[in-house]
Formats: sequence, C-alpha cells, structure tokens
Amino acid sequence: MKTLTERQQEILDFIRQRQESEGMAPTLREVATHFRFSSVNAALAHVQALLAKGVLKRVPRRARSLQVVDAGPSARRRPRVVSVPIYGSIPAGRPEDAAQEAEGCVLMDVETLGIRPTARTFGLQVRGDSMIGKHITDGDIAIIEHGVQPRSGDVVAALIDGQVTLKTFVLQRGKPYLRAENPRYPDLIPQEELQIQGVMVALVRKRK
Amino acid sequence: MKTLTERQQEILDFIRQRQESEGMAPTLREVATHFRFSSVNAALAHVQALLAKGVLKRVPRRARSLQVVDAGPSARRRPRVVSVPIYGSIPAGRPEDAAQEAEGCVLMDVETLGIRPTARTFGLQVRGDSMIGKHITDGDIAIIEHGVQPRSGDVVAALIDGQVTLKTFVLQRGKPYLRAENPRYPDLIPQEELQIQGVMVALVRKRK
DNA sequence: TCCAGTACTGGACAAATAAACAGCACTGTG
DNA sequence: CACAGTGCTGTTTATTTGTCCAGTACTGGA
Repeated sequence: MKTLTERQQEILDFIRQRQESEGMAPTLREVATHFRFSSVNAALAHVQALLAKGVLKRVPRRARSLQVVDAGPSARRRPRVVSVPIYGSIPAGRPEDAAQEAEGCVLMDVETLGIRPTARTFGLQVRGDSMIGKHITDGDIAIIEHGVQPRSGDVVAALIDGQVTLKTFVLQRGKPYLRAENPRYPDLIPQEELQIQGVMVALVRKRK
Repeated sequence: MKTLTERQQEILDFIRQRQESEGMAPTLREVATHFRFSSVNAALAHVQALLAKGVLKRVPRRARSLQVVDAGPSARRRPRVVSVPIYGSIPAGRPEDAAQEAEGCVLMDVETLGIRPTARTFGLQVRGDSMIGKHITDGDIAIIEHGVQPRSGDVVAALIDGQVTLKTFVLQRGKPYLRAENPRYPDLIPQEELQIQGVMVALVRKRK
C-alpha cells in the first residue's frame, strides 16, 4: 500500500471515526466542514487520493457511500462488542439480580477481553488498595467473567459478608484461600464454602 | 413501545440488515426497490410509521440517516465506540505515519475513555516497569489522546530518541521535564524541545 | 353504509450531494 | 528557472434523495 500524506491520514481517520460513531459515513461536505475547507472539492480531492491508494471504497454517485477498507487484519474479525455493566458493590445473591443497579457501562470488544461471547461478564469498581501488590488501584474497573473455574494465582471477585471484594485466589495443598495483595490486609481462609463470583479477565483504568 | 405491523417489521429488518452488511442505511428508494414498490412514498410512509413508534431514528433531510434504535439494554446510552489502534512501539515521526503498523485494536466507548469523538486516539503497549509507581505494568495498554496539552502530573507518551516512552509530565517553575515512576530510572530533562505525543486517558490490562 | 387504518401508486419539487472544471499558493527538485 | 505534487478555493452541473400532495384499494369495525 502506498503511504498516505499526513493530511490524507487525518481525513481517513475522520471518516472512520464518523462511520463508527455515527453509523454512517460522512458526506464530502461534512468532511469539508470538519476540516474547515471552504470548498467541498478539497475534501473530494483527498477522498479521490485515498480511493486511488486503495484505503477507501465507494459506490460512485451515491451519498454517504464511503467505506474504509480495513483490508488488513481487522477485516475478518468482526468487532464483537459486549456491553459490560459496572457495579460499585454487588449485594448478596447472583450478580445478574443486580443488573438494574449498574452504575455505568463499558463497551469493549470480545477480542480484547478474551472471553467467550456467551459469557456473563461484569465490571467491578475497585475500592481500597487491597490489591495494590498486583497494581490494581482504587477506582480501577475490574472486568470479571462469571462462571469460570479459578486457577491458583487468578484474581477473583469473591462474596464475603454480602460484599464483593477482589482477592487473589490461591490453592495450597488442595485447599483454597484468598490472599490480599497488601500486607496491611489479612488473608482469608474460608470457614465454609468459598463464594467466587468470577475471575478477573481485564482491567480498565480511567483518567480522573 | 407500540407493536409493529407485519409489514413494518419487514421494513425494519431490511433497514437493519442493510446497515449491518453494507455499512450504511438504505435510502427510501432502495427500500422501495427492494420491496418492489413502484413509489418511494410507500417506503416513506412505513419509515414515518417506524419513526413515530420510536424504533427508528433519523436526521431530517439527510441522506441515509436512518438508524435502527436498538431497543435492548443499551437503548438510552448511545454506544459510541471508537476503534483504537495499538502500537507496540512507535518509530520516529508522528504516530499517524505508523498507522499501518498497528499490532491490534481495542474497541472502547467514547464515554469510558472520556475523549472528544473527533480526537485522534491510539493505544500504546507498555514495555518495562518505568511507570510502576503509578501502577502501570509491563504489557498494559495505555490509551493516548493525541493533541492535548498535558498538565503537570499527567502521564504522557513522549518521543525520545525515536522511541515512545511513557513518563509523568511535570512542570517545575515553568519548566517541563519527564519523570519516571521508578527510582531505577532517571528523570529526563529535555535539552531542546519536548516531543509530547499525547496524554494518557485510560489504561487497559488484559489477563495473560 | 360510513369511517378509520394500512398499504400502495404516481408525480412534482427542493434540498442534499457528487462530480467536474478552472484556478491559486506553496514546496521541493532537477 | 521550469516542473510536478500537494492542498485548497470558487463555481457549475447533474444526480440522488427526502418530502409533499393527490388519489386508489383493501380491510375490519361501528
């Protein structure tokens, strides 16, 4: 593929962005307006250059027919996005019962999360610094996959006293316990049954 | 939501299908052609009915502006997703020059990232532990917003010796320098101009 | 029978849009 | 200097598209 000029790359990015966020490709006029061209033709020229270089497709004489050719690796994988609800705390019971109390939502592609598309997944806003040893800080969102068998060393969301906390799941001599990754917090040896809500598969941190 | 007539459901399905497969919504004439209407107006009437019932959105007087309202759980919040390209390392020059060399992609919603939808954003796979003090570990993906003025304390991607590294941007007595969040790494006081690629707005960590 | 709702035809019109043509300014190169 | 490439302006033309108006046909009540 031929290289694009800086300006052409900007135009291409804009078109891609618009198509992804608005669901439809921009018109030449919208491109021109966004880049403050006073002539549509400037946009047209760029689009034609992108067309010639094969990074854009179009149906001639059709409104909004621009399509970014993502011919590369992302052409085949269709971006399967899942909407992950975020909870600040999860009350007793199954997490899906609390679906209405989601505090927010993160949309991420299945690929990145590395989960099964069928999996029940939710986000958990981390409170405190009990997992600081694994570099999980206050305010981070832990993406938890429900219904997975945890392995030793996995970070899991566990139900303790009606509250969900993040801990490291450790198997020692066949017996499981939960370890906090901060010396100021005690380990938890379960008296009865260990209630694991799910295993952390990803972490998202936002700028405050 | 009011119930749809059989015909209306067919029309709605067609519009959804076209948008998903072609990447753009059909025009009224395309709808009419597909259903073998000899008048555009038949399609218009149906579309208006769907509009009235709230299952379809549109921008008036705009070509191909139909959008199916996904009645699902994510109905209210419009999931504006952006496709963030991920670079392992960025060679010398501006990041957009290396667009073709993206190693992967993360799809995330604009809401979570807290960026302007028009912004140029990219992901940077973190190498090493020079930012461990801010709990950014090897393998993390830093989401960088390009073209933003960094403030003191922000984590930024900076261009040093043709390589992009993550550092904390610090303004001390009006003079900027870059701080590594690890005592084993030295601070960087720029000799000439400080090349800031962008400011970190979010962090994504995948389970390995 | 009358009426209302749904489904469609046919035609006309204005706005939105793509496309083409003629330029101008700037930059680097031989 | 001439020349080519890039980036942009300004204008015109043809097509596409959304919208409106008037009318037909069928259906199922009241």
